[in-house]
Amino acid sequence: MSEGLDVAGCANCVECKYDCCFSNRNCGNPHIFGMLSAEELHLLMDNKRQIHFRPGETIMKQNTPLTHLVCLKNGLAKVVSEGPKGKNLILQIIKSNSIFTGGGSIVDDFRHFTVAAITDIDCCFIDTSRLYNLLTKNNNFSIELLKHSNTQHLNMLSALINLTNKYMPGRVADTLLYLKNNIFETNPFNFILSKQELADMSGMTKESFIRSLKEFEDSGLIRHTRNSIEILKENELLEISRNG
Amino acid sequence: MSEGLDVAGCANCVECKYDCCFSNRNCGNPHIFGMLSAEELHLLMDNKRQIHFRPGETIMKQNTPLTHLVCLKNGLAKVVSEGPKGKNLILQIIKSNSIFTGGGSIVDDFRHFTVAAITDIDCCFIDTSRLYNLLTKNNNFSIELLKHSNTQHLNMLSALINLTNKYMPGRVADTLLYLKNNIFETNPFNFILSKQELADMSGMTKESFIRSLKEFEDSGLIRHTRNSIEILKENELLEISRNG
DNA sequence: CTATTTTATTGACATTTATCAATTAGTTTT
DNA sequence: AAAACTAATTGATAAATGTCAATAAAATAG
Repeated sequence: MSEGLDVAGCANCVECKYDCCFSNRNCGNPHIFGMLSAEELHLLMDNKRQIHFRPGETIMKQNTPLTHLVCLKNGLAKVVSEGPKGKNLILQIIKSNSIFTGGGSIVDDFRHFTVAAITDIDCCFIDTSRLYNLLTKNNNFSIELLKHSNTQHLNMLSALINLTNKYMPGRVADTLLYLKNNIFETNPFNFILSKQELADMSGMTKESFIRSLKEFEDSGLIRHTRNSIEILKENELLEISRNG
Repeated sequence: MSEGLDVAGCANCVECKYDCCFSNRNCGNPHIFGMLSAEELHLLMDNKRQIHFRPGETIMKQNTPLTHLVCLKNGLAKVVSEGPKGKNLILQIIKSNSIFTGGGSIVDDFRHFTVAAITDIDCCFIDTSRLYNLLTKNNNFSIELLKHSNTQHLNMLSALINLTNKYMPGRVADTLLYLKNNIFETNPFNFILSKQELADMSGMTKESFIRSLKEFEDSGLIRHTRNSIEILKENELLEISRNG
């Protein structure tokens, strides 16, 4: 389709050296790396490594030095804040063609959360030193990263508000709607997440999550089997989410 | 002291046209605007207005368009997320010489929280369009803003973890330590905050906050009068904060 | 295909936290 | 200084949520 359009990157070009960090550089959505020239891309990704992870494997670990950022080529990952006493909070699910660092880049260069594979994953690791180097050279790139950072910031704010201001049913509704509309984008959606993980996304114990889910099912808002949930009355779920 | 060193900004120079946005451009701490040349400063602050607010006044309101950012010259302000049903959460206290936008800059250009004056405040408003313009011109400036954004991001993360993973005593301990060590930097510290506001910082009702505070006092961890709190056993408070 | 382990579910109960109402203390107005 | 208002405190109670233990269902290993 776009063969030869840009030697540096297009997902449709099989030989593309840097494909793991692009979805559709020439084919649609803008992307942070779309700000870079072929030469700059080379500077950034020259020595990158593409790596496969199995479900459950840790991709980056909280409290380790932030030496690389990661581009997720395909698969799903979870961003987990590991609290003391084994209390985990899943902050976000990451989809294909996303960039993540583990927080703290440019600030303290430590990872502030853990990222673990949910499905099989292909991703690549890029030196942060190369990234920082590029930041000083390409202004549009810096601005895109700033936008990315601010977006993450807003997502975090919204998570904070949802988790802090809402009772359990509202939080469960949030989780279900997030999975359907932002992550899986089908209905019903099959998930590979355990009830414990769903609970960790909702800031509650698995027992509480299960009970809340059951109430939704009893009220006919959803239907759910072991690994799939169908949302039957999205408007009512939205209402529950809004009312907290 | 530093007269004439830089025509564009030094807090010690009374005539300085842009003083409201600097603490110590030539006199110490680096600062985001320290990245700018005199000319660029002019571009940014040419038409800025300095404004005074009384305690309690709203400086920027959640859900309004983000047309200006604000530099706080002196005084204290609170960053509030206004939830539905009047549930407020104070995310942060802002001190002198800080910049804030209300979230959402470059992303959706809406304010995602309200900022209100706690004390008397002098601050100035700067066009975001001018800011964006400068972003494309001065790379170091973009990078500093990126750093600023990432720092805010980490602060938000830490607030999220504290509010989500801890029981009330841990959250109250967090609030007290934050006020002593980050905001007032004295012990005992006098505060102008109502018990309702302290509760809003801790994600609980004022009654719960008061009860928790009383337990600390009964255990000899703190001493408190109407408008001041003295922390007597910081280590034990830290312990309570850590154990959640 | 059975045994073993892990995950999901349910129930009883304890703990945490919010709500509501009443009272007290402090501030401001007159 | 009394009156009127607002903020702080206390107590009783209800609601929300977590904990623990028991069981059931599913996945995995042998």
